[in-house]
Amino acid sequence: MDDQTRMLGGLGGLGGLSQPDVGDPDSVRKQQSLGQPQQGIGDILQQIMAITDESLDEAQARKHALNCHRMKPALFSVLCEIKEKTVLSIRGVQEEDPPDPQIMRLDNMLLAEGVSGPEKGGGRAAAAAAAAAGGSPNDGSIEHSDYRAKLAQIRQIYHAELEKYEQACSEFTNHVMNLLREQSRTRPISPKEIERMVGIIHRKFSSIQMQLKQSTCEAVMILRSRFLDARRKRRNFNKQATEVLNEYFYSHLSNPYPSEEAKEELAKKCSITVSQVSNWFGNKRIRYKKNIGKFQEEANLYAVRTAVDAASVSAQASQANSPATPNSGSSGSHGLSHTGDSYFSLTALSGEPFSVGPSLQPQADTQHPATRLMAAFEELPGGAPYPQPRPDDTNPPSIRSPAGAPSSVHSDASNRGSSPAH
DNA sequence: GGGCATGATTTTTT
DNA sequence: AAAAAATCATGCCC
Repeated sequence: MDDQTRMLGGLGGLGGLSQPDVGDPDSVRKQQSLGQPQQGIGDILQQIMAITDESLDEAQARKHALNCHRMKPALFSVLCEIKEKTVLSIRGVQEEDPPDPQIMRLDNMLLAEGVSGPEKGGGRAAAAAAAAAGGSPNDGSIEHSDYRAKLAQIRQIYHAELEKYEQACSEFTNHVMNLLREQSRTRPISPKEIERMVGIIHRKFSSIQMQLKQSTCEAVMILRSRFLDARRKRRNFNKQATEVLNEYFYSHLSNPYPSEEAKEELAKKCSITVSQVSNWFGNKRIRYKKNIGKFQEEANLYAVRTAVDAASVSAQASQANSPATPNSGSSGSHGLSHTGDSYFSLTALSGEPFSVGPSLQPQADTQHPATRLMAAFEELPGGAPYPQPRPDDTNPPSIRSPAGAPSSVHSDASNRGSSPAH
């Protein structure tokens, strides 16, 4: 130790690292006397440089030799001093890196998707997140099993990769730390230094991790767009479902607005969701209205069907119909409900080019029930452009009667008498 | 592959 | 908020 401090003082002038002691009368003498040590340090440095060119055994031997070199403590001190200065500058450069916003975003998304985060709750979190984010009304969990499976696959790959990276990272870190510790015998390496190195390594690895996260996110997005975007996987409803819906539609042509309960029942019957029922009715109404002619055949078909149905029902049940419970009996057996075609006839009247109704009117008696319906607008008061039920609507009761209350969906017959007509 | 049918979504209207 | 209207995207038939 004493030896070292002496050396340090003596080596101060090496490489001009300390203040030049020009005015010092002793300096010349010092320099002269230190000529020898300077040479020695140069030797050591050269030997260190040369180590890399040698074989492992040789290097080990040389390293050992160097460690035992009498000038080694001096070199160590010099290196310490240099370090002292450079470390300061490094410390200045080194700033606290704030949590990368991008990686935070990725993390959040992976967490929301259930890819990262808690083990088993992940699945439910994913489903919830998907439902919330997708906003898609079709939560047919049947279809989601495939999605879940794929998501689980992604999750598995993600975790496997993550683990691999983490393992590699810690392995590499250990390796570097060992190396540095080993080297700290020949050159000064403070614990801080090692810490810094570890930090650098971790940052490098985390950038790889970010790539992994990014590509995982991408995979999830693709998966989701493929599986959860309802438009992509649009399937036509099965025949039975379409029939049930059409049956309801044409038997409620006067007011094709199923109540919430009716929708639920239809949904159950067709094994689709309520919003799908709503969609269907929305589409049907608009498309029917746009081109009644095109739907004539279909309308006749279903009208006949319900008529026959009703006839048999009334025959069997001896006209004991209870219109008060529409939903329970919404299976399409609610009589000839085609009495008041207020909705389409009126809207058709109010400006659409097609006018199926009037032309058919004269032959109403010989037409199919549904065709006859088309002419019903003649019997209605010509006012209300939007006859469908509105809570705040204060229209004449004659118009809104068929739909005034949700339960009156099937009570179409009630507005028969209310039309002043001819 | 074109064209229509159809379910879903988005925008506008009420 | 709910329905209408417009639009999109896919399914399906020829």
